Amino acid sequence: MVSAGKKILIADDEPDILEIISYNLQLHGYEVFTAKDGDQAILKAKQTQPDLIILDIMMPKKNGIEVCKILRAQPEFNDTIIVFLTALNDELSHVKGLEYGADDFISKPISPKIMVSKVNSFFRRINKPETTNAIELGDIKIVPDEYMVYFKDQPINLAKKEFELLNYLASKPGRVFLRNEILNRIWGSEVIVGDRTIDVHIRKIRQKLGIDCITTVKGVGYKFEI
Amino acid sequence: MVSAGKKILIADDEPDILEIISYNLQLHGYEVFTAKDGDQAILKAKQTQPDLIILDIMMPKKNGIEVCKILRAQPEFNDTIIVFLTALNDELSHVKGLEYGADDFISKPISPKIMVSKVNSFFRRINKPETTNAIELGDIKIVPDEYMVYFKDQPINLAKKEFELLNYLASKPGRVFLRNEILNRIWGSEVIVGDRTIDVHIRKIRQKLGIDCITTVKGVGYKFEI
DNA sequence: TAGGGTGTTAACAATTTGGTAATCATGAAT
DNA sequence: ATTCATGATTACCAAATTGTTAACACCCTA
Repeated sequence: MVSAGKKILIADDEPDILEIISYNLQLHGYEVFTAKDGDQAILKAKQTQPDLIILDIMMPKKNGIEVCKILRAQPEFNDTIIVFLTALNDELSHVKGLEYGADDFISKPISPKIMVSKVNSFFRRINKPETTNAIELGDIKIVPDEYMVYFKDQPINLAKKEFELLNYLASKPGRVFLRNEILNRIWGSEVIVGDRTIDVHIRKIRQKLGIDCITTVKGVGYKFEI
Repeated sequence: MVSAGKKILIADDEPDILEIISYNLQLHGYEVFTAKDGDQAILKAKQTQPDLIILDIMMPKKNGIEVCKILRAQPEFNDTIIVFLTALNDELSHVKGLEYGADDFISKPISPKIMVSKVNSFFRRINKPETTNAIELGDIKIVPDEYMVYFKDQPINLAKKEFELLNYLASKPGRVFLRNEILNRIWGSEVIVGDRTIDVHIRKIRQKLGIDCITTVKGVGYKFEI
């Protein structure tokens, strides 16, 4: 099994769903933890440090989106994959979820078989593009090896922090990165910088690139999109 | 012996294999270190800075793929050859291994004789392009054989360190080399030199070449481009 | 042992950068 | 319409980083 040993936390208020899913994931070599409401999800997440967290949106105590927002604000969950369980066609939840730093969605109802294959694919996705390769989206090419960005093949010179910030945002196009996440990742969790620092860097990137590829999500963070 | 003095690290949890292989490699002039699990492999790799690392895939503590992934994430192991020992026909390991930056595979069971000849061939493969091939980019020609650089066919005399530095940067045009990478490669990991040493050498190269082919990436390193 | 080439360092200059404060713009809420 | 919260913008300054120069030590070779 490719992803054996990975830890998964599932939070849902329906015991049946919890049991079926966790049983099937365990069969495939995953270590599974469960939570039946939002508060418990946060607690167990801290205790077990899972690689993947599956959150039902509708839960008692705290709903999935709140949980996600809280977890994403902490550096230790920077690289944790967070996905939401949503009712089919619940567009609103999808939008809200992405804004709060979710990596993907799984629509209910869901068969155990599909669930397992989805989970497998999450880990495959995470493992692969970790390190080196260039990101190319539309007319924009980001080449970490060269610390260089190209717009329509025109090289654009970004300073170190600017480049790192853009590269981070572009690592998951469409996904919103919370201001906290950005601070943790680009500045490090110990460093303390002022509120406006991110804005200023975003501005410099926008200015140098000349095109609008970074979208502001008010009260939340920023995302990269073409 | 072509590759005498090269350092090799072997990690395998079976003492017999470890002993037979290391004995035979030592006979052929290699300096051999061993590790019996993944954690020890990482530790010894850092201590001994081997030129070649042979990793059994199935090991306690950390398996070979994990070890490879961790080592490859560090610049000092950029140029280290990493090969896996795998069970015959273990396709999955092959695929995963290559993804994490393995250079090749050796299938078990293996005879000492074949092992030695394989190891020799690794070093032959690696040694060659370093010494023989001339790099030609635009008006600049770099000929490692002669320790000489030509600009529009005019020979330019660079000192040894200057030449090695230029040659290293030019080995991957466009790619940024971190100051640390440069130090490790040109000065070696044990040597400690001052902050300004690289700059001074860069300056001498720029001065002698007369053209601007080395770009500074502030806070990161240097890169060669035409 | 004198001299040229080489590698390193130290000191200072020049440059880039990253961060902040002050101010302005915008949109949502009252 | 006014207020409040949030982000955008701008200009400025301090710190970090690199460039430059000169001096020194070292090793060959003559």
